[in-house]
Amino acid sequence: MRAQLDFLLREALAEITANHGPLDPGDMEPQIERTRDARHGDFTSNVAMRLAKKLSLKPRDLAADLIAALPESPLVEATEIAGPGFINFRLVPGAYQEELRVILEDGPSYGCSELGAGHRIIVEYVSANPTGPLHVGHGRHAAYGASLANLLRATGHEVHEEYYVNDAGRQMDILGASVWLRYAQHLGHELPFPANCYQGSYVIEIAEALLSAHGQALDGDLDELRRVLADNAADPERQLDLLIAEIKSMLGDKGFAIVFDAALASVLADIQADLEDFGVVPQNWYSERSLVDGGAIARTLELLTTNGLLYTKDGAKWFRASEFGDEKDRVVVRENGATTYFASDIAYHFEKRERGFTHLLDVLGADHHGYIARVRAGLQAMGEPDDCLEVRIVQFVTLYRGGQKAQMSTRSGEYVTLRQLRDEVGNDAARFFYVSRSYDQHLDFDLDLAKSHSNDNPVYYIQYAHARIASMLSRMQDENIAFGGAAGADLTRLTEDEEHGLMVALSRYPEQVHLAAVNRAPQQIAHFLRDTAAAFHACYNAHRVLVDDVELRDARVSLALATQQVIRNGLTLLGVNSPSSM
RNA sequence: GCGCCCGUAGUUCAGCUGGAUAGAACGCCGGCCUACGAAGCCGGAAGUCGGGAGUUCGAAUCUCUCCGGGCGCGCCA
Repeated sequence: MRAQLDFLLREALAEITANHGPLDPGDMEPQIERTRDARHGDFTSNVAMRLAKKLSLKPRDLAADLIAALPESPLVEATEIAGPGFINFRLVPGAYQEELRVILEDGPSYGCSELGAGHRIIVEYVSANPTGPLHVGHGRHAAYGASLANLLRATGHEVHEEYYVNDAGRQMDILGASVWLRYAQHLGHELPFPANCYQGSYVIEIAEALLSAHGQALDGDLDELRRVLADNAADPERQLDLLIAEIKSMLGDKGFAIVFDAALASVLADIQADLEDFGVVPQNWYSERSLVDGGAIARTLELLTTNGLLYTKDGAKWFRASEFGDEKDRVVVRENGATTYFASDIAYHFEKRERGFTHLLDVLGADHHGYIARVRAGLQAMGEPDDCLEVRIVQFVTLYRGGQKAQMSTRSGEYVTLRQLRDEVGNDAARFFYVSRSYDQHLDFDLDLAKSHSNDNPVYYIQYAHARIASMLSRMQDENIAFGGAAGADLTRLTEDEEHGLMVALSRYPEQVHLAAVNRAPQQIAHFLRDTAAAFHACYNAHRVLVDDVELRDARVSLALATQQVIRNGLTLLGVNSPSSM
């Protein structure tokens, strides 16, 4: 609907500006918006005010010229100039009624567009280290990333969702060491369990599984290990590194790999199942280790070396990130010969480009914002355009329990898992709540409130609208009330204010999907659905649908069906169910 | 100290990339069930858009500055 008006205005603009010489392409983009006040008509444009100065005209005069140049349209009943130079459009009464037919014909695809046609976009999100179960912070990333991917798909992008599995590196070694210590304790060894090892109960469960699968095969002589623990108690992080080294030398590479792989497989399976239950299913789980094993990191470093972008200092290899806009150079190979996480990330992002994705979209946590400049620098150094990478930083979730801020540390094991949250408030409420706030806003999640007042969650309000319609339809079945179909219905019978309000709300949906995709803002869909449900409830409460007047009834049933369709489409984008009863 | 994000009703948040009188929800006050689901509807009170300056026809939105909060600034990942 807005697209049609946009087209009209472009035509008029082209005609007016034809003899004014070239303008910026941006100036040729008319801005058409919904009016906030019905007295200003249905749509409005401020284009005359924006361009008046450039064309040396008064805004109202330019507006008059534009109106005169507007092509005829069956949609527009009247245009008028208002205020300092707004062009207001009033639509014919039938415009919104016709839109109902469009909704019902398009069905699940109503609101979709081809905005992103030709774009291959890879969306990476969650990507939590597989060192423990997902917590409520990860849940926000999952809900946001999945909804964003849905929005991009709905707007015609080719979308690939991916979870980057950090299955290499120190954190994973710490998990392996933690599991082995629990395993040794199960064998009866008296051993301390350092505070900076993973404390969660899942570590013990993995150790128990290890015990039943391998018996005492992974046992060893612990004298040296006890000495390492005792001698380095003053420096816990150093103690931890030495502990890992000792366990590795005691078990050998193969033995440690058994422990490590068991821990990884168990945690990863848990994460995958958790996300799947949450309706979040990435197309690919990309292993960091595969980058190492496949030689991608080596090739990346080689290329950087060839281009003279690496140098050696203090025994480490540094990448000249500062030459590409980063604030300082970064280490890619440590003094001990190990490549850094950053080296993996350059290789990983470069590899995404090699897989043919035109646009790389990373959804990262607030603690990663310092990372954007260096990854972008890495991509540029590899010869990629700097605008191929887009990073969205999702702000933290602060969890409150009993009015107190809850801790969320994976290592300490003191955190609320996503699974616990889902059990307590349900998937639908959780998905909706997570995306109903803008991603760049801090999110306060009060667990007690979510539990005790879960019926106040707006998701129920929206689902209730859907269920009410479903209930009415089944009543029609039961009572053999016929429906002649929307195609032949006389929709001009929809004359009540509340009906008009609801039709206007529904017609906004395609614009909302478009905007939400462009702005990476699924919360706009959430708010739209809330407003639409409100318009429905108001209408349903004021006017009975199943009246004896067959024409009126068919028109109102058509409106109800269209409402149900739009709500279902919107909720689907957010990964929320549309129940027929609740 | 430097960088990124944020500051809107009592509370939690929207605000369509600069538009016309800043909107919801929760909470509070008052009404509506012998008709399609009251998980609903209708009405009311509630604001110095953190403070100040600037840009222009027009600012919650852009710029600067101050105040306040969050997160970063590793040869961790």
